[in-house]
Amino acid sequence: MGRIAKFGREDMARAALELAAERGPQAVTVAAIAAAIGAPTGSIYHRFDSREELLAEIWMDVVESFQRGFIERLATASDIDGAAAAACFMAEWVRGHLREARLLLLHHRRDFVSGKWPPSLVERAATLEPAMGAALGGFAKRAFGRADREIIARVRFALLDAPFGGIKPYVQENKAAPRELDAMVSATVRAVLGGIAR
Amino acid sequence: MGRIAKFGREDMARAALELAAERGPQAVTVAAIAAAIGAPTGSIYHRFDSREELLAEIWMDVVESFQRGFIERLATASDIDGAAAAACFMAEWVRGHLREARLLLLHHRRDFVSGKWPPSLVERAATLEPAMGAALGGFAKRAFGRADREIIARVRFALLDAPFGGIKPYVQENKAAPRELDAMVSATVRAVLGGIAR
DNA sequence: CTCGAATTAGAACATAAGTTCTAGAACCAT
DNA sequence: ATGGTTCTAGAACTTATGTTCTAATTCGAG
Repeated sequence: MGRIAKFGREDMARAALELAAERGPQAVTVAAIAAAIGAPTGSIYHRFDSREELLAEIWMDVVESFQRGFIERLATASDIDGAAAAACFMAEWVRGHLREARLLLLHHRRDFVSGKWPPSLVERAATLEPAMGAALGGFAKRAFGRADREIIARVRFALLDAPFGGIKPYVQENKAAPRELDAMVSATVRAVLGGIAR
Repeated sequence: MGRIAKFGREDMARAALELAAERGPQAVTVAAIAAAIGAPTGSIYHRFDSREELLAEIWMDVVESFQRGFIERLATASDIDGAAAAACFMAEWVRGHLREARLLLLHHRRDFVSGKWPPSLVERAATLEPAMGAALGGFAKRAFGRADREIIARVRFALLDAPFGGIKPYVQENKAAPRELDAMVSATVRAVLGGIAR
């Protein structure tokens, strides 16, 4: 029933992701997306209510993709070695998802979801922070027997923030993180989490 | 000769910095700057050739301000302890310059200088990377007797990238970095630079 | 005091980009 | 075939924003 669609949500989202990764979120105009897939601008609005919704969706997809992998890796960790492996996950993920990494590491949520969210995304977004908090807390409990604020701060620094800082310069130059970074990240994990009593 | 000016470059730059820090670069419209200081929009153009030039200038001011302090601190360092002190500089700087920090740590150069630079700024910009490279290289030479690519990578990670990663989440929430971060940053420095033979 | 220059003041203009609208085409069920 | 539906196609509309323009104002110099 109805004419067959030439342009789907996926095509548009993919084009938008490429534009955002290569030239930044402000380059993701409706006209640019349309041009990238050879569609008229109006067709975008047959698939998305607004540019906002499209951008929010690609952002959420990327965040979920990373977080799912990271949490999965962390779930099997219960000691410093496991933590080091989880800390290296970001660098590995970047090697396989450079475009997505450029969204996640080089920009803000605000650049993609700057106003009213589509309700479906509100739901997805609401689970993100709790899920990450639970994953970090669970690891802390397994590895150190407790998950107080100070331990969580250390774990977050060692497993997420410091690796992010190390990786960002490479992503910015459109390169994957080099292997030698893994050694530095692991050393950081051992130094920051090593002294914690069980 | 001529009417006395009510609005100077400084007023405009300060207003723009505040806007950028609080609501992001895209909120720094010419109209918003003018409104913030109670000036007509046209007056902005008596002081700056374009919005571009204004944004580029505040960006460059902030980068130079940070880099000057960091390099000064690093210049007195010649061992691991000095390195740890330099690594903590960013967190200290953020405590005293939260607005500036939000520009430097939360955004890209691209958001502020997205095209043709005013010639005066090209000159200032050209010295930034060399100066930072020289500072890091100088420290490496003093502390380890050499400054090859691998050492420099470690120093940059320990003194700049990892601290940046640790600080960013706090700046994002408009908070200064807590003291406990300094301990983690120092531990990172010792772990990453500690094993290097002299 | 008058003239010229720099500035305020704010309207006017130009452009870019998101969104909506109108036509027409393609498809399916009846 | 026909009608309803979903899409393409792209023009038209709207709004936001950078920039320029015109007029009035205020200052110092001669």
